[in-house]
Amino acid sequence: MPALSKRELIVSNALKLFYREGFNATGVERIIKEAGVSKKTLYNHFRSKDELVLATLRKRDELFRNNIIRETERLGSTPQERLLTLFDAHHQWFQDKEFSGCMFINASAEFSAQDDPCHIISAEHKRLMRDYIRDQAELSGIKDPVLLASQLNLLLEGAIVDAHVSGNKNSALMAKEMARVFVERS
Amino acid sequence: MPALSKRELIVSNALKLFYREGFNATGVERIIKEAGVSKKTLYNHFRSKDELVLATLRKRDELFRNNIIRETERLGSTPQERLLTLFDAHHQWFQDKEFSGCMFINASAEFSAQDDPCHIISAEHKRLMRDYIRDQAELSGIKDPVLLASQLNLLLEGAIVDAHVSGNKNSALMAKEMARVFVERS
DNA sequence: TTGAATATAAACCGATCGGTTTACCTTGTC
DNA sequence: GACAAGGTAAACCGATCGGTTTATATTCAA
Repeated sequence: MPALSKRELIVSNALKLFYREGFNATGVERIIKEAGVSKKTLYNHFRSKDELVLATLRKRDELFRNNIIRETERLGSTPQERLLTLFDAHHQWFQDKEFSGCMFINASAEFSAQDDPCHIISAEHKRLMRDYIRDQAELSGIKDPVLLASQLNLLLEGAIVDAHVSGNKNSALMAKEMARVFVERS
Repeated sequence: MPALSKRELIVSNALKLFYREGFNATGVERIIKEAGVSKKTLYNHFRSKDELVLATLRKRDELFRNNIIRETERLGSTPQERLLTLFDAHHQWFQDKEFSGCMFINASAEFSAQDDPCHIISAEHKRLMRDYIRDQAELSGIKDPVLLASQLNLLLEGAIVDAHVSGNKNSALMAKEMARVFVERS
């Protein structure tokens, strides 16, 4: 009945806080206060904070990929164009005043073990992003779509890190020009 | 008099734990236990945990740049070669079983605010790495050393993230081949 | 209208957090 | 032999951690 179910209310507030403040630095008390929900309700929906973190990362993956792909395809109408407008979409993201880097890179920093469920979800997100690039490369008739996808993905990762750590808000534009070199020779 | 002063003992153990487990996830109790010193001693040398974190990051910057530059220059004897052997040195780093990504990217994830002292030190570290590349590019007689340094740096960042998040331990080799394109056209 | 489901606020749990204090014990120097 | 510096272990501090319990209120369907 409610516009947002209690569960969605919890996840959306956890998303905001985990992204802004980090996972270990954000307590459940803070989340329920922000969401306007009782602790009992949180633990009715999630067995533990760990499980909430996982649900939050899954939600972020869904929202982020939807947004970035929508914007990429709005800016570029053909698969070839989209290989480059993907960088423009990232550029827009970097201009957001709430930008705090890639949530999955951040999660991998806090949950460093390769077999940590949070780390696994992060690797999965990166794989799905690479898959999108590969699909567009394939549609473009490029010889080795998997290679190009790996190359463009690496450029995107570099741009994200440069934008967040060094505050270089134009990193995506430089990465785009670098990407052009590899797209054109493919 | 001791081989390692108490201060060095604390910092070196904090370094290991912060890198492996994260900053917020590592308590001071754990650090003093591992270092075999009393809590009083830690707080004689550092005003707070925050200050210890900063000292640890400064130490990491010193150790990391020394190591990576030494290895880069061992593998390449000319500035031109070193623009590429820098990637080989990173490749070796990624093979280390203790590899947990870049400590400064990790720090920026946990201390996300651009004006956080830990974030500032991380940005400074990245600037110093870029400066090293620029110097080698300059010595190579390359037209725009600052541009090339930004490009190669972005490739390195991407390789680091790909190696850590996705577990792609060969990312530095692909980044090296990408770097070659930009070095050769410079 | 009754009962089950779901919500709430708040007390409570043991553990850990960063940090301080106390009291004692080495150590090297004058 | 005295003394200050710097070390130790451990008790202690208030706050917060993730998580449970209790007692009460609201909602909704049979």
